[in-house]
Parts: sequence; structure tokens; C-alpha cells
Amino acid sequence: MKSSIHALLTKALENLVSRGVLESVPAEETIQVERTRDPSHGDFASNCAMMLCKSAGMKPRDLAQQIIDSLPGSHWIQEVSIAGPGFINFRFSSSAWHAEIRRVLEEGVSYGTSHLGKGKQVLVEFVSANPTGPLHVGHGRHAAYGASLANLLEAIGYDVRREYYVNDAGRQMQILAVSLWLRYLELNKVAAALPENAYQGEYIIDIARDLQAEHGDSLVRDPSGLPTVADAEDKETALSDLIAACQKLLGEDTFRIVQDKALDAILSDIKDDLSEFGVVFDRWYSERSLSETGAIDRALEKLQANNHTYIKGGATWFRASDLGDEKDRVVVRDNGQTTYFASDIAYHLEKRERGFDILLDVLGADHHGYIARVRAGLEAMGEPPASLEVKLVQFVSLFRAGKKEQMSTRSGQFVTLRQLREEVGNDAARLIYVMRSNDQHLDFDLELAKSQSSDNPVYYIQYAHARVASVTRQLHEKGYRWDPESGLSSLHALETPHELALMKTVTRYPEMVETAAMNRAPHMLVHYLRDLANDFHTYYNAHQFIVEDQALRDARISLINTARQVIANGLGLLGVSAPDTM
RNA sequence: GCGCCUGUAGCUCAACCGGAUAGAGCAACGGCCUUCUAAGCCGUAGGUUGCAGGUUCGAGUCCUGCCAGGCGCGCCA
Repeated sequence: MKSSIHALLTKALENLVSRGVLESVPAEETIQVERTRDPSHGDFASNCAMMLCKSAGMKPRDLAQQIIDSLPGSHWIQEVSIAGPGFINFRFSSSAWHAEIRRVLEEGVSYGTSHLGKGKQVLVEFVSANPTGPLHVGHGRHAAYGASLANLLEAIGYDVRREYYVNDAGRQMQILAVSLWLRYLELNKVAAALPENAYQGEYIIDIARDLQAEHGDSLVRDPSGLPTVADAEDKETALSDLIAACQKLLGEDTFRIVQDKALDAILSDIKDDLSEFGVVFDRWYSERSLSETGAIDRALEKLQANNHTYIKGGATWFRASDLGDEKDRVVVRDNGQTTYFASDIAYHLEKRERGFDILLDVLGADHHGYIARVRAGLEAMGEPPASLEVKLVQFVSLFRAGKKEQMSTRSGQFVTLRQLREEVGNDAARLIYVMRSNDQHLDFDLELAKSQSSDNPVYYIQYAHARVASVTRQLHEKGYRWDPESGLSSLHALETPHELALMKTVTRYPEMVETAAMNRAPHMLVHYLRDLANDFHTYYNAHQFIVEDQALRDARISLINTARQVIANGLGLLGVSAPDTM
């Protein structure tokens, strides 16, 4: 509906250009059309006269009048007027609303989808948590946000792929391997201290048990010669020494067996967890594979070929500061190993090589330092830096009975995503996670999420859906049958304020999907669905749907079914179920 | 010290690239179940949008400077 006004305005402006009133038709995005907040202003408003008055050398209201005079006729438009400083207000005829309501029922599950993003490929990378332990509640927010965002982008026509970058290389994996092996020694009654800065979590013991079942005591070695971490001044360095000593003691192949055991166990747990949460990925991209496939070498060669590197102190540096980063970055250490950053830009280069137009990364707020350097990397490799789009997700604080819970992965003290899901349910978790803007800290209150009350928006929205289903059941019990065609041709019978309001909210859905997707803001959809549910509940309380008059009954049932359809579609994009009974 | 995010009703938050009178929920108070699910609805009350300037027809939104909170600034990943 919005786009039809947009089209009318564009036509009018073209007419004015041909008559010499305006110099040129402005760019598409400068012609803004918005829903009005106040119904007395009509249904839609445009500020284009105010935007263009300066270049036209006219007063805004005079230009607005000229634009109105140049509008092509349309039987959808009932009234056009000038208001305030120069707004052009449009009011749709009831037949226009009825046509849109018909569309909802005809298009069904695909109502709200569009082709805005057609032909563009987007790679949404999200979660990408280190596979060193189970996902916790913070990762859950990334999962819910990324999945909803990907769904939204898909709904407006983008070709979307979802990817999880698996950090299966590097120091954290080595610490994990050592932690597992020490736990395994424990199970084999060999005394060995687990350093406090190793992974302490209970889940490591479970994996150690598996390792023992598979390998018996064949991986046991005498740990007495290993360095201790506990008394060391610098515990991180001491831990590195311990890693090196373990690698030597076990041998590279055996160490790898232990490490891969930990990786496989944890990764498969993460996969199960996410899949149960309704979050699926097209690909789990191994960091390790980047060096194996030569992607890192390709990236480094590109940097060198474009003269963006230099050698200092035996290391290879990338001149990131030339391209907007705050300092230069090491890509190859003096010991010849490439850095995590080298993998990172190689991964992003590889995404571009696969043909993605938009590289959309969902990252934790603590990663904001990456943006400048990865963009610099892309630019240095000859890729457009703007192709990288980063959405930062702020932290989640978990509250139980008004008390904040502390979390730390290494110490093993955290609430896992799985525990959260079991406690509050997938639906409540998915919705509450995306209810707030991504750059807003989220206070996740467990008691609130569990409460089956109006505090809890998920129930409120689902309840609206269930009520429509319930009305349909009642309808059949009373021996009636809903005739959609009769309902749609009787929509003129719906003229109470509640009915008109619901009609307008329902038909706002396609615009909402578009806005939420373009703003990368699933929370806008949540707020919309709450509004819609509110309009429905209000209507439900004010009027009886199952009435004697067949035309009126069919019209009302048709209308509430469009609300049901839109709620189902919207919740679907958010990964939340739309139950028929509650 | 530098950088990113945040600051809106008692609390948790909205406000669609700057739009018309800043909106919801919770909490508080008062009403609505012999009628399709009361997990609901209606009403009342609640604001100098952290502070001070600036930009313009118009600023919660943009710019500058302060104040407060969170996070980040490794040849870690």
C-alpha cells in the first residue's frame, strides 16, 4: 500500500519536472512515505514537499499543492490534503483496504514476502562461539538474533546463507585438549593438577569418560615431569609451557586425537543445542580449513602484491593504519605462524570469492575492534570494505529472582543455553532474546520468562493466535461454516473503529517486514506483533464474531483470520511457534 | 588516554535513513467473566528524552563539549 503511494508521488514529480516546476526527479529514497501516527492525518503521509521546496524555490505548502494537482487519479485514494508545515496526507478508500485484506488470505504463508533484495547474496555469519564448551545464554541471543535476521532478509528476497565459523585452531583448542587429557588422567587414577586457568567445566569430565571408553588407558603418560602452573608468576605463560610439554610427551598425533575428541564432542553438542533451538546453519566453516585450502596464503599474497605489508622484528605486518584502523597488525608472527587476524581476513576474502555481496557478521559487543581492521583487510585485498556489515550484539545479564547471575566460560560457572531452554522453553527464549534492539544490553529475567502472565509478550501474542483458532472451533461446534469468499465480499460491513484499526494493523505487516529487515532489527517485528495482538484482543472483547447474520459473521471471521495469518507468519520469522490451543 | 555502545515515565524498553501532540508493558489505583479461552479488555495517573550549546521550517534522533554506565584497545583466539 505504501509502495502504491510512492508510485503516485513519483508520477506527480515527473509531471512537475516536465512542466519545469522542478529540475529533476529526486532519488528514490528521498521520497519518503510513512504511516501516520494520528488517524486524523489520514493513512499515509509524505514530507517530500518540505524536502524539495528549497531546490524548487517555493514555499512547502505551495509545492505540496502543485504535487497534489499533478497526482494521477486513483480509485484507491479517497482523499489527499495538505497539513501542518507541508505534509501531504493520503487517505485510502475502504475498497483499498478490502483489497489488501483479500491479499492476506490469498497469499497466506507468503503474505509479507517481497523481492526487494532479489539477486543479492548475503552471508549471515553468527554465533561462531569457540568450541571449547557448551553454549551459554549470551550465545543464545546471538543465535536468536542471527536466525531471525536471516529469516527477515530471506523474506524480502535476498539469497541468504547461514554460517558458523568454527575456531578449531589455535591456543584455546590446545588449552581444551590439555584440560581434557588431565581429566582423563584423573579418571585413570593418575594424579595431575588441573590449572585454574584451564577449562574447569564438568562437561570435560564427561568427554574424558568417553575418551577412556574409546582408548582405555592407552593415552596415559607419566605427568610427573610436566611444569606446574599453580606457583607460576605468569600463569598464562606457564599454561603455554604446559601445553608445549604435553604435546611433546604425547606426540603430535596423540595430542591431536585428544584435541579432536574434545572438538568433536563439544561441536556436536553445540549443533544439537542450536538445532533444537530452531537455529540451523548451511555450513560450519572450519578455521583450520583456511590454511589447508590455501586461503590464508592467498590472502597474504594479495596483501603483499598490493604492497600493504612490511617486515619488522621478524614478523610480517599489515599496514592497517593506512586504511582506517588505529594501528598496524601482525599477520605472520616471528615464529612463522599466521595470526588469528590472518585467518579472519582470509575467511572474509573467501566469502567474497564465493560471490556474496553482503558479508553480514553478527558479533559480540566486545569484538567491535575487529570491524576497522577486517574492513581494512578487505580493502587492501581489493574488495569493497562496505561489503562487510557488522551487527554487534550487546551482552545478556541473567536475573534470577532479581539477582544477577555471574558467568565465566573457563571457570565453568555459567548457565547454558540448554538449561535456559529447558527452564523457560524455546518460544519464550527466542522471543525475549530478540525483543530488545541488538545494541541494547539485555536483562533476561528467568522468572518473568517463565511466568504465564501478561508480563510475558510471547504468551500475549500466541494467545491471540490461539483465540482465533478457538473461535474457528466454536464456529464448527455451533454448526456454522466460514465462507471466505462471502466474508471478503462483505468486508464493507466492518466499520467499527476496532475493525478498521485491526484491518490497518494487519495490512501494515509487509512494510514491517521490510523495515525490520532493512534496519536489521527483528525487535521491530516483535513490537509490531504485540500491537497487532493488542488490536485483536481489543476487538475480541468488544464484539462477538459468531453472530446470526451470515455476511457479517463471515466478514468478521475473515478479518480475524488475516490477523491469525500475519501472527503466524511473523512468529515464524522469529522462530516462535503459533499454537492453536494454549 | 583513545575507540565502540548506552542514557527516554518509579522499573524494563519503543519511537522505521530528522517529522505533526514522545508511545507500550510492568508496578499503582478504579472498573469488566450466565455470551467465541479473564494467559484477556477498558479507564486513571505517570516526562525539562543525562547536562550545556549548535545545525534548520522541524531534533529523543545530526554536530561539539561535558557527566554517568558497559565493553574494547596483544606477535591471545
